Amino acid sequence: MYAEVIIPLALPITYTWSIPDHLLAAAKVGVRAEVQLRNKKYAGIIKSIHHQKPKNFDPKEILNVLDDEAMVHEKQLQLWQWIAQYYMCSEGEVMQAAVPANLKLSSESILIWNEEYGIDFSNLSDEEYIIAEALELKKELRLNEVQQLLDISNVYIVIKKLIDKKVCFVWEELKEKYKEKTETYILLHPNYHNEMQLSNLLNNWSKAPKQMELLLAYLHLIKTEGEVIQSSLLKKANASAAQLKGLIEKQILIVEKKSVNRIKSLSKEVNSVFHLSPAQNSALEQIQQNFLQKNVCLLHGVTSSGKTEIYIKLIESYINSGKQVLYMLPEIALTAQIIRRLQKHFGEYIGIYHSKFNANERVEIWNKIKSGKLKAVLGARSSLFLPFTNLGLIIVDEEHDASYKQQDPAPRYHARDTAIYYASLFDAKVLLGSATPSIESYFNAVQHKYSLVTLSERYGNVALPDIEIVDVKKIVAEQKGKIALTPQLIHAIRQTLEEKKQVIIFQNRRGYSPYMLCTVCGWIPHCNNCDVTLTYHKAKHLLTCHYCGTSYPVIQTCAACGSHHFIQRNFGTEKIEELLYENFPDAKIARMDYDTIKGKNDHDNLIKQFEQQRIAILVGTQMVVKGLDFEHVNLVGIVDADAILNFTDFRVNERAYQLMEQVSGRAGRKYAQGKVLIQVSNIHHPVLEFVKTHNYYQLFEFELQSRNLYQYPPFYRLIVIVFKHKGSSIAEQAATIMLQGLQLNFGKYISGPAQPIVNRIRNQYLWELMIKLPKDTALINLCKNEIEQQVVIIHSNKNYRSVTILPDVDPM
DNA sequence: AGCACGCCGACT
DNA sequence: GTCGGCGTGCTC
Repeated sequence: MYAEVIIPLALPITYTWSIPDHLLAAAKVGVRAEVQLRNKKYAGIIKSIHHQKPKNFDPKEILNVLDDEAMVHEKQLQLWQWIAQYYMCSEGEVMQAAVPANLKLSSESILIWNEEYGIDFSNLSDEEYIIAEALELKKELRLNEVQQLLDISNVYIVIKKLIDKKVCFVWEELKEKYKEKTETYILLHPNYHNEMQLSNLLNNWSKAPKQMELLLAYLHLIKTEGEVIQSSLLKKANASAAQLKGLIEKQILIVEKKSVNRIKSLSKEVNSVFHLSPAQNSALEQIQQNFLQKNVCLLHGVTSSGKTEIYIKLIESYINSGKQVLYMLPEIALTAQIIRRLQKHFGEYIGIYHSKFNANERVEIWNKIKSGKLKAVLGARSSLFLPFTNLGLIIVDEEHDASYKQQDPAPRYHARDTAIYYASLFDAKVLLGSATPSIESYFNAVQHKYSLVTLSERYGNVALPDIEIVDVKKIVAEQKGKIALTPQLIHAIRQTLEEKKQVIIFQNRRGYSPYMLCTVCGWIPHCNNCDVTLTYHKAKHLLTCHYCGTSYPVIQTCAACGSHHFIQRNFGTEKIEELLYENFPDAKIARMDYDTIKGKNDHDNLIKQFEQQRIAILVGTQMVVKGLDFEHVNLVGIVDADAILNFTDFRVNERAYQLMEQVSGRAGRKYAQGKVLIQVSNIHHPVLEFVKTHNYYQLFEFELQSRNLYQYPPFYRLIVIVFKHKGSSIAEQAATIMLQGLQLNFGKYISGPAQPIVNRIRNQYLWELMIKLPKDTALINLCKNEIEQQVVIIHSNKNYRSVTILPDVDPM
C-alpha cells in the first residue's frame, strides 16, 4: 500500500511513501504521518491511500503515524486542493497556512557524541575541536548550540567534517509542540474529609503557625470558590512554597495537576434577548427565503442599519438546528466591541480565532471545532481552515474589505471566494454583508448568481447624513493658496463642538507634508528604492517613504540645483492635527493613523476614549472607518477628496465611494441626522453625485454600463506576463494581441522592474495587463496561442516570471 | 523549504 | 590554485 502525503513545503507535486505492514491499520486519510524527505523528517498529512506502485522511483517507508483519528477531514483536503489549483500554489503551501503551527512538526537535527571516538582530538581543526570538546562533555548538541559556539555563518561544513571523522552522528528528532496547559490544584487529603478529624487536627495544632494560617486560608478558599489553584492560594495566604510543602509532607494537603482550557469563555448573559425592528425582521425573512433557492446571499445594509442583530438571529437558528456557523470579519474589525457583543449572546458556544492568538490556543480551538464542541467561530480569514464537521452557514461581514485577500505568502487566497467554495462542499449557505458591497458581488447579485437583500433604513429611523460639497477651487482663488481647513469646515466643527457632539476628520495621508518641493527648480525628494515621494514627519523630523518604510534625514540641499529653499506641499494627518489645535485650542484632539497606533492596544484604547467622549475631534486616515460604532459623532469632514478620486479606473472609483460612504456613515448614527462635509476641487466628479444620494447601485450601473463591463465582467483574473526586459515596442504589440485575444478593451500597460509589478498585480486582482517581453517573437506567438485557449501556463524562474491568464473559475 | 552541485570571480 | 558567492535542480 502507498500513501500520498502533503508536506508543509512548497513542493510542486505531492510525494508518495509506502506504508509498512505494522502501520497499515493506523494509516488513514487525514492523519499525520512521520516521513523522511532527503535528510529531514516531517509530519505530513496523508492525502490518499492506493495500491499503485510508483514506476520511476522506489518509495521510502512511512516512519510512523502520529494521530489516532484524522486531523483534517476529507472536505478540508478537498478545499486545500481547490485553493492550490485556483490560486496557483502547492498544497503544501496551503497546509502551511491552514494548520496551526504547533500541529505541523519538522525535525530538529541533534548531534550525538560517538563514544567510540575516544579523546584523540589531534587531527581536528580549531572549529572542529570546539565542537568535539563540547560534545564529549554534553553528549548531545542542538544545531543552534553549535551555531552559538562557532559564530560563523555556515556550520554545516564543520558538522559534515565531524561526521566524516566519526566524531559524532546526527539524529533527527520530531517533537510534538502542542502542550496541554496544566494548572496545579491543591486538594485536602482524604483523611480530613471528615469534619471530626479536621477539627481534631486544627485544635491540636502545636508548631508551625504559618502553616496553620495557610491551611485556614485554604479552607476558606475551598468554601468560597470550590477549587483551589496553587498560585492563588499562595498569593492569598501570602505564604511561600516551602510552607505549602510542609503541609503536603504532613499529608494534610495533596497536589494534583489538571489540564485546563486556555480559552476562557464568558458565560452567556441571561438578559441578552432583543427584538428586531420591522425592517430587520423583513430582511431576515428575505434572507431565509432566498437561501431556499440560492446558496449565496448579499446583504446590503447601510451603516447602522443593524446588520449584526440579523447575524445573531441567523447564527442562533443554525446553532439550534445543530449546525456550525463561521462568522468572518476582516482582522482589523475584530475589535473587543464586537467580540464582547457576540460572547454575550453565545457564551461558550462561540470561539474566537485570529492572528493574536498564540499557537497553543489555536490548537485548542481547532480541536474543539473538530469535535463539534464549538458551534460557532468568530474569526479572521484564516478561520476558514478550521475543521468544521457540520457547517451550516458562513457569514462574510464587510465583504468588500481588501484584507480578505491574502497578499504575501502563498496561498494568495481570497477568503470570501474561498468561503463560497468551502460552503458548497457542505451544501451550506453564505451570507455576504456590507454597507458598500464590492462591485463583483453586486455584479453577481444583479446577474442572479447571488440573491440580494437590501436594508436601507437606519436603526431607529435616523436619517442618513446630509452631504455638503465644498468647492476647494473657489477657496483657493479667494485665499490665494491651498488650505487644509476651509472656513466652511471650521465653522461646522465649531458648531458641532458647541452642541457637545464629536467630529471625525478624515485625511487619507499620514505624516505632516506628503512631499517637499525645491522652490528654485521644482525638484522633489524621492525614495532611493521605490521612486515614491518622501513624506515629511514633523514629530520624528524625518523624511519617510510610505511604500517601503525607509527613513531619511530631512534634505536641506536640492540634489538638482543645490539651493536650500524647500517648501512643504499638501497636508497629512499630522499637519491637520496641528491646524486643529491652532483653531480649537480648548478642544480635546486625537490622531489615529499608522504612526500613533503602535502597540496592539493603542487602537482599542483610542476608540474607547472616543466612545466615552473624552476626545472631541478625531483626525485620522482610513483607520477611523473600520467597524466602529460611535453614537455622538455629528460631523465628518473629508479634507481632500481629490486624493482618492480618479477618472480612468473604476476600481479607484469603487474604493473612493466606499471610503466616503464608510466615513460619512460615522455621522449621526443614533440620535440625530449627521452632516458630512467634503472638500474637493473636482466638484463634478460622477462619484460625488452618488455619494450625495447614497446610491451605490446607481454608481455601479453607471460604471458597468459606461465601461461595457456587463459584456466583459470585472472579475476576470487577467493573466499577466512580466519579463525582466525593459521597455520595448514589442511588449506593447504583444499586449495588444493579448487584449484582442481576450476581447478586452480596457487594459493598460505598466513597465518597470518585474517584482514590484507582480506585487501590484496581485494587489489589484490582476487587473491591468502588463507585459515586458524579451525580443523574441516566438514568445509572442506562444502568448497568442495560449490566449486563444484563455490559459497561459505559469512559467517562473529567477529571470522570468509570469502569472497565468485564465478566466476566473466560478467558486460555485 | 533545505540542501547539494557546479560555475565563476577574488584571495593566500 | 582554492574559497565562497549564488544560480539551478531535486527531494518520494
